[in-house]
Amino acid sequence: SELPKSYDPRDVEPRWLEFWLSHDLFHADARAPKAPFSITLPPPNVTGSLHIGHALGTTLQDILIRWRRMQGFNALYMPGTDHAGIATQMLVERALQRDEGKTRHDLGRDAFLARVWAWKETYGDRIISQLKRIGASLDWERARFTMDEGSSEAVREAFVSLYEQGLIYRAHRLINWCTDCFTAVSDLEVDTVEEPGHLWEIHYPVVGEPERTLTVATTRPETMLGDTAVAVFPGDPRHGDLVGKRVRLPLTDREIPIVADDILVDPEFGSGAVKVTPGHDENDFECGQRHGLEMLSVIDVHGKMCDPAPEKYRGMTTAEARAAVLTDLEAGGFLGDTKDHVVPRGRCGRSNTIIEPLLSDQWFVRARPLAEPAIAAVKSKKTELFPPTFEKTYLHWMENIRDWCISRQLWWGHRIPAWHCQACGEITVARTDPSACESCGEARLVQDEDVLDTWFSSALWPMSTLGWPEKTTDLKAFYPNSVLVTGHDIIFFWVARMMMMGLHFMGKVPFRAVYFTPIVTDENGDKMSKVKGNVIDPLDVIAGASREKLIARAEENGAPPVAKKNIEKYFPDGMPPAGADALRFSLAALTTPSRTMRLAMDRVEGYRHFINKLWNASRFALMNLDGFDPDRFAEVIAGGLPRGGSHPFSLPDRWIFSRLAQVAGEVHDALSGYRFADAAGALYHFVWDELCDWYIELAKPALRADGGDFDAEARRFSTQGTLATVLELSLRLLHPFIPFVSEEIWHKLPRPKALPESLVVTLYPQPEATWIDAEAVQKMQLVMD
RNA sequence: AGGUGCGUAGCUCAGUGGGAGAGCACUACCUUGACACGGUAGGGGUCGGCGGUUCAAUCCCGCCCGCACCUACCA
Repeated sequence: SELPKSYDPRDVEPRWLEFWLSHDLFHADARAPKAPFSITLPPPNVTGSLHIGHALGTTLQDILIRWRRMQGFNALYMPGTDHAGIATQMLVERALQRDEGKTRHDLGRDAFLARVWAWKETYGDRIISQLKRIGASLDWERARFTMDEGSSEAVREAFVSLYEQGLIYRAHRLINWCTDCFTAVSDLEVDTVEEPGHLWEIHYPVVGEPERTLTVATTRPETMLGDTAVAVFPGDPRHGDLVGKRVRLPLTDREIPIVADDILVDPEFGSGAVKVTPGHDENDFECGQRHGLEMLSVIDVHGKMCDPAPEKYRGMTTAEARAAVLTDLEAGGFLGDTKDHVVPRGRCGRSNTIIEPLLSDQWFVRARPLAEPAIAAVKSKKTELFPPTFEKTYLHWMENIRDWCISRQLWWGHRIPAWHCQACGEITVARTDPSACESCGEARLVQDEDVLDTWFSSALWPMSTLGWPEKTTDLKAFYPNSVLVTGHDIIFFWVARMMMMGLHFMGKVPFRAVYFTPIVTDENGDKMSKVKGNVIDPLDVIAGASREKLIARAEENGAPPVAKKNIEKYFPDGMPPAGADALRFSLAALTTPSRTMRLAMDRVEGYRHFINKLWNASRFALMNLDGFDPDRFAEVIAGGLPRGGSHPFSLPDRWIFSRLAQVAGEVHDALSGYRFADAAGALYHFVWDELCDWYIELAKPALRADGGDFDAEARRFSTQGTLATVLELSLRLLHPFIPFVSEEIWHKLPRPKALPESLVVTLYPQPEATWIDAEAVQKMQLVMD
């Protein structure tokens, strides 16, 4: 059957996907007597849809998995999705507001959660089907969810035992509060950006010295209402004598002490005196602890001024209060110079709202004891990081780690397994819901309202997906994972925390290696974002999209007008359908040890051409393999390539076999070192520059020799065999990169009967030592020169 | 402020202590029985700048300039 003149992936790819799934080729049995190789898919957000970053990570993971599977490993590619606490809850809340004009509080906790679960059922599997579309050979029957029963049990076990070990505690502390998300967030979720602002000087009258004031400088004058001290540098001649005295806090009726603090105060900066607001500033909080200062909260969870602030200002937003305070200070003659000043400001990584540091009761993980083994494991290469430069990043963060605030004032997530006694106030933390306070025996218990940070369950993911805390066969077989493939943007959020939890609970690292993929950017080098409208949807690359469709999608996502211009500039004719294979090969070929990757569409087109080239080389082979017996040929070369005799292998035959063996070695070495671009490049150049440009051209005369002549027949046989065999083996080598087209061609090619039903489970070619033929390579080089 | 990375052909990017590369784009020719999603031949780069080490530097070291990212408690 002759192949069409050019390759069209559109009907081919879905067909093979169906074949693989229906033949159960991706399932890993933990009891199989094979060496394990395991990768866990970083669980995508349950409400998410596939973006190019997923496509990259998944492609690289799948290349490794398919490669090892073909090598005979018991390869497990573990799928699952993440409940993504804040993100999902906000999405559902927005829909609720839009469609019914209601808030979650209108529904109540249980009814709202029912809505979220319903949402999850409706949209939760979208990304799963998209992952299938790009060929990810995940073991779907194992698919997990971070809030399923098993994961919830793991979360509970981890929380309770960490609490029992004193590694989780509850404390009244200064935390990062997002007034928009209405929850505490961890340090990692706060983005500090420098913004233009002002530095105001305020004169605080010194008590008992009518003529004297102490001048402080601040970028947030409204917080002065919560000041509980002024700090000066010890021994500063300007105001050293004031330590121990008091100032009167303007606009209030309070007097506050003057303290000496060499950590908070830099004598070189401003007036050398600092107002201290322990309730709303991290540094001031620590200073307050050092001096036993009172801690006042004058800003509430809504971001408005509240009670200890004078009545006049209560209910104002911080911005309103700032204006009012400045006006009043000015009127009272307390205001000094004002200067422009760049201020670092914390913004919520999700809502971009200004983060208010507030005093609050929250749960924390004591991080330092958990970090120690995680540091040692990387230093000793129990877990190896690729590219190695990320070791520094990892170690620096780990060595300076701070406690992790894990409680969130949300509803969607793992409820904290802690019960507050209504009688004595003590807290009971337990593996099973308690019926009585473990301190006083009281039966009236109320469970903590808060849920855990999404990343808490993610931190347990490599264990919980394999059955932990049960001691399962899966856990024994597939933990530690062989490698984690993820973006370096979540090295702290996720990688570091999996290391800590894995080492703590399993006593072993969660994965033997981490490969950090580049972050995909657009043509301008900007990180892709829906808001910016510069997102490339991998499904558009695969299936094609008109310019109009691309623009419509960007507008749907609320992208700015510039997005439309960029689409018109970079995609005037839309995107041609490239197919999943071309996308996969491009992503692999572009993956170098760099922090970012620009997905250049002309590269994708180039690799689409490559696939077409492979297709046509195969087409040529099929047109010239009439009467070829692959089993007989396999016998002939079983003990190496015969020289002379009744099967004369020509110089090009010996050369291409030799090159194939060498390339198999190169691919093996490259993939072993996570050098995806090198592996893809070696295959690209072998197929195009050597197999197509030279071998096929040189084979033509032998293939077309007329029958009758014994020598011609023999040459024809060995040429057919070489062509068919080298092509067949090339398809195997290529399969992890381009699974669909390789499978399609492979099934049309004559091949030995003993081979399996699918390339997925066919042995990956090894660098066959008996095929290496230095003399042939050298002579062919002369021919080519 | 500190840290990390980057700066190589028009564009996007590999790479190495001794010969400077790939894809796309560009030029000329070629509708050749696998493929015009192709073939053949070609043009194009003081490898950011200045010093240093070396017999030899695009590569190693120092400084400078530009860009990106990360971390951070300077009021």
